[in-house]
Amino acid sequence: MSGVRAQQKEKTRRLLIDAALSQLSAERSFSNLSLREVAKEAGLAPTSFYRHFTDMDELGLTLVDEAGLTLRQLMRQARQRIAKGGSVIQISVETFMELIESNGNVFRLLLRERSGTSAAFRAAVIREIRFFTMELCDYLQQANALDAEVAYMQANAAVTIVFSAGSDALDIDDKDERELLSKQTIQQLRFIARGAAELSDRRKAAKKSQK
Amino acid sequence: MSGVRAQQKEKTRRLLIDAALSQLSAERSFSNLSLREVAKEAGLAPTSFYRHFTDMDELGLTLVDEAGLTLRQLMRQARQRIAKGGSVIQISVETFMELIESNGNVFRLLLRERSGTSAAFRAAVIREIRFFTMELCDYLQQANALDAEVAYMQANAAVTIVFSAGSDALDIDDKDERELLSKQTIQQLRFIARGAAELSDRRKAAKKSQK
DNA sequence: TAATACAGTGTACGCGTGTACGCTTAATTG
DNA sequence: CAATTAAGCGTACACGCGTACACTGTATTA
Repeated sequence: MSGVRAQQKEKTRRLLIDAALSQLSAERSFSNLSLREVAKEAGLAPTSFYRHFTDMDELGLTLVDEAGLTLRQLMRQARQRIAKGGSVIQISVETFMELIESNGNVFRLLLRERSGTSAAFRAAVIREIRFFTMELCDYLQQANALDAEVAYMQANAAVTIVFSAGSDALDIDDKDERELLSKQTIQQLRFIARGAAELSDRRKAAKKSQK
Repeated sequence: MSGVRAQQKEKTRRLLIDAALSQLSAERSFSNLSLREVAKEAGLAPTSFYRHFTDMDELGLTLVDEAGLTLRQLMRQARQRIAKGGSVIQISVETFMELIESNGNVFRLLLRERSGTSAAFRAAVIREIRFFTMELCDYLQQANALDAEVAYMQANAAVTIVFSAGSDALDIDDKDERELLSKQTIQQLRFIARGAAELSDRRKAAKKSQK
């Protein structure tokens, strides 16, 4: 039941996925990648593509799924590092920046398709980012004992800032400049954390005095 | 010297620009707009396009320029409203959201080309956004007497948050939901403002005690 | 072992693309 | 008024695209 055939099929499917992923770059987005190019890179005849995906769109959604997976791995890695002690914000930003350096194209895929022309893609990307945001939200709420709504707004703002910084980092070659960007990003996240903590406190005080 | 001919040429040039602009939408980005389509929409033969632009890229850069102009108009309008009194942050966000509702496609152009595949486009968009950020930075520095570096980080974070909210707003039809988004954005900007003010104060205190 | 299912191939088609080239026609120039 | 300039047009070309269709060879099934 393992199936030599099914195994082979899965293998070529991966070949297609990897081919698409490997063709992404600063000057090449998924949406201007053609079915023929991907098939060729994978070493297949164009028409063989259809044995695995009905559409380039279907392949694209698979790619977005994989990118979401990468995002979750990032989260896990950051958590592990944080457990060993140190500034939460600093470790998170540094971990994120490492991801961007090693997986630039995956990250680019998310950034581009988030504002792309396919509603399905946009929805898929937004879903992944929301998931990421929610996980951060839970963490903030627990770790800092924040008001739920405040925690959400902080998580949301933080993710926005970090993703934007990541996008900028993709266009920076100079190492010192990247470091500067990281430092600024960390500072910006601290702004947000400070403002959020304060609002949360004020809300708690208001609730108490009402009782 | 006014030139009936030159005037006519300028008119058709605008026809092309407007044609391109009018074809932009949620499901149509500039980069998947063809020269022929634009020419057709403008009521011209495909080859006539070349009398005005060497390239679709050249047209695109012109569009980005126009978008930058729109951004500057926005700034001016917000300033006027602020002068009449009210919460600076609230008025700014509301003004921005109005722009997005009336000029969604112009805004989409900026968002998309910022992470697009053409280095020239990316540079042009980043330039416009930086200009916008710097103007806000000057304002913050003056109005709130902030440390220069802190003002920059605040301006940068604020623009990031507002643009991201704008991007989200483009996908929201429901009016109540938009209002909620606006409120959250305002709150997030206040987080940042609070954090920035505090850091600026701390820096000033440090400088004084050194003297 | 014979029949079947199916991954992968090769050919062929119509379509939309960018653009080279020569033409027309009217404003500009001398 | 004659010569020139230049905006806009029409034709024509090669190209890459998605995909329909009929095929081959091999793992799976009965």
